[in-house]
Amino acid sequence: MAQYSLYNHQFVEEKIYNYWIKKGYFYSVPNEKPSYTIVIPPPNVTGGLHIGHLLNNTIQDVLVRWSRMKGYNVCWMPGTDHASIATETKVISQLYKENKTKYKLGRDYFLERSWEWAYKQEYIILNQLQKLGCSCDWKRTSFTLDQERERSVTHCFVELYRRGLIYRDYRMVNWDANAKTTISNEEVIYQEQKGSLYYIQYTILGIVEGSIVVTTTRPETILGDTGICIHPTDNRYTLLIGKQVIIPIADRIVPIIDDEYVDKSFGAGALKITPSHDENDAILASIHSLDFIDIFNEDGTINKNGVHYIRKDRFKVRKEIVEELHKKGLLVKIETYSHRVAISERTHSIIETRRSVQWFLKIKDLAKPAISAVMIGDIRFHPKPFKNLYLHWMKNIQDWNISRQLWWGHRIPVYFYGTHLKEYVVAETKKEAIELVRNKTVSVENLIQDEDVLDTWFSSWIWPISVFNGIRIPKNPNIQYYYPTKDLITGPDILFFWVARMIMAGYAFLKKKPFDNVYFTGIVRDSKGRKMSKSLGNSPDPIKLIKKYGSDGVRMGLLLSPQSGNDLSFNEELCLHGRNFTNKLWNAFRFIHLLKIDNTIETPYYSHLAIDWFEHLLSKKRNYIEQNLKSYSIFRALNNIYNLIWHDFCSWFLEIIKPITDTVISQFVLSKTLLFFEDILKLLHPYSPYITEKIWHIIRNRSDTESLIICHWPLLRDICYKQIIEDFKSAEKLLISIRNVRKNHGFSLKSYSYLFFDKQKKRFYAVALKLANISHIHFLSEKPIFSQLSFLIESQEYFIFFLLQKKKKILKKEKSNKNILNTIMYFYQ
RNA sequence: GGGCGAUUAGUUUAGUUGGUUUAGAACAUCUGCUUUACACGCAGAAGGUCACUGGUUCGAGCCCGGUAUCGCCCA
Repeated sequence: MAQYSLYNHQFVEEKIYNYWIKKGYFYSVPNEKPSYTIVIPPPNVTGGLHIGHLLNNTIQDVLVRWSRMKGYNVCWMPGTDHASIATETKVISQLYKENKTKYKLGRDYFLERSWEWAYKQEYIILNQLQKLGCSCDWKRTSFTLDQERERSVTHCFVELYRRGLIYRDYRMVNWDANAKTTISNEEVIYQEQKGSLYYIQYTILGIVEGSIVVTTTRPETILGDTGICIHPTDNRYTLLIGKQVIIPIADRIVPIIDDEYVDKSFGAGALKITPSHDENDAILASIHSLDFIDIFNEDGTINKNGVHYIRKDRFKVRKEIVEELHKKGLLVKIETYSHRVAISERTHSIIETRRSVQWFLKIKDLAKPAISAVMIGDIRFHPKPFKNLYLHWMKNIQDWNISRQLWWGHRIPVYFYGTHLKEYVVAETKKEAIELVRNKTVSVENLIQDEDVLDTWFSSWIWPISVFNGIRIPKNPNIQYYYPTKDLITGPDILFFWVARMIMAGYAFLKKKPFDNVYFTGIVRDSKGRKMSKSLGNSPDPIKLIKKYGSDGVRMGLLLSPQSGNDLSFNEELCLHGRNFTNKLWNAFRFIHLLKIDNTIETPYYSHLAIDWFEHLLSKKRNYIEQNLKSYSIFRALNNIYNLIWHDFCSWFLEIIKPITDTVISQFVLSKTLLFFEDILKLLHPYSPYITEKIWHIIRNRSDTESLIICHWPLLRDICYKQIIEDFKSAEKLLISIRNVRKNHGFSLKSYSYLFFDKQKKRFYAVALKLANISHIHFLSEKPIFSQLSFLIESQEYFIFFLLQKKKKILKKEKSNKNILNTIMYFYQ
């Protein structure tokens, strides 16, 4: 027997999962039932899943399984994301180890390598999701770069272009010199770094020995300076307005202008203007009509405008220019200065602000319906505070730079027939492009597709639509049945990248919201409070965890922490608790399974009471749990289930009905117990699917149509009388007090036969007596006159006698054993 | 610099519009138990000036003002 007392998930989980798959419980086709749809936030194919994904997907599976049991036609759409820049970075570094570069290999072979990578990672990710127990409709698996999605993205671009929302323009962009691409504002992270503040002297033309000192953190950018700016009310400099200065090294003559933008108190109070490499400088330059001079190549080296620094790296140039300025006596002083440096989230290289030609999406009009949908509560955020954050961002939204200078991704469907900025056509295929060009009397041979690809988010923003092929065929039966989806479960860190944009896409293409609710999970942190990340290496391997604790254990562990919407601080011990819980349930099952019916046995009174009590408690807790799940209190619902099972069912109910000497029990008690247990399995199933399904099939023979996964969620019942539950609590209190007296005075539970007094009889006393092993109870009208062990519950005094196996210390306290026996005999009469 | 959110036992936290709450859990801790489902367990215990500070109120963890610390987002 002992070897069965430990539940072994390894014998169960894989078989159960295969059973579910074989029976097709996960698959969905449109029918007359109401739909419940979730699209997965597609994990990046950059690598395997981390704990954050486990949390996110467990929550999705809980909602999905719950909804399936509630009778919805459930469809959970799985898939993965090609993650343009992140994957390209991975493949490049893989090639680097082989001493290759993408430029050497060429576009086609590079893409082949990328696909190889993506397929491999996709396989790993989907396998991990399956191990976790996710009940996705695997027949509908998509990839953001597969053929269908590719066509949708292209169609989407062309459509928006035709609506006049896509344009090409010069813009200040964040340039990642390592990846040689622009990245969005959202992909830039800022780090506080110690740097230097340089004071550089510029010679003024027309004034003998006249000069002005300018402050900068980036002396190398003087090569691109096209002006000097001072504050109009700065008395030190007002006479210089309109004069000209010579830029050191570059030897260019530029004007001194004035603008209130300048902070008089910062540094020397004079600002050099490098319009091509600073957002604010660019604004000043356009107001004051200054030139734009770009000084960088794509890879962060200095370009042809850099005099004798051409082709040198930007950081090396900084050092050398400082030296040169020093030699020329133009470097006045250097101060240490700490400032925030922009860094690429993907490659960690320092971002260069650059002016370049990019594709943009006009977003203000697209944002309007997306703002009002959230404002009026048509789309709800959980927890609520994210609503304000969203609205604030959406109201200040900027046009979206959607082009990326990468190869891995959706190639921009733009075909150039000339070198001029406007000489292009936009078409879904080259064939269509050729048609369009024919009308322009230019040569078809010179038609060249844009080398760049689209931002990854430009494919994922239509994900809830494109997975149902609703971009190209908006009236197809799938999109009409499954869209809008019900819930989106995601992390708050991609609220702007993804959630906001999906909402805009929903209204832009289908004039409908993409989902009703957005549930933001907490960010998973380690015990030191650091975000789980691959670069820190602090995220455990999901497969190892599942192997060790079981999928049920890991799922429980992730959701057992009593948090709700805040960050989750994870440590492996949580999974241990999860595993212990599954073991507890397993043993409750073993115990029930052990019981045998004996029709000659009468149901004891205490068992009647226990059944009565548990019936009401179950009904009450079931309603709580339903409420919790409805309000997305996923963690709290589990907490209620956990306590219902461990505390109420195992520690109280089973202990009460447990036969005293044997394993035989009345039919009534066993059948009631089984019914309760089945309800418990149902309530737990969304959280802990494997073990519940396993037990479900052992306790009764079930057909394929009776599996737990598709069985009906316990119905709301209206039989919750508070008084019964309250009364039971007082019996609990009584029992705890008796147990304390026993413990404090050294009477083990085995020492049977005791007496116990009370003023009046109360419901559930029989329960307390059974569990405390009290053999007799007497009711007094007055306090006994003798000295005895006693305790107090809510001003009610209780007296207790222990007859046999008294320990020595008690004997010393009492006058004599005989005395007590006499006293007890008195009450027996 | 602007905005948002926090701060409750050792830890993670609940506390639903101010009143059945002596602030509730879970884990960790301590004590006692091998009691026939479970030591991955059972039974008990201890642990909180609800960050600090003023105010509103008959009554404040909850409402208001200030202080401190932390986190996130945006410049």
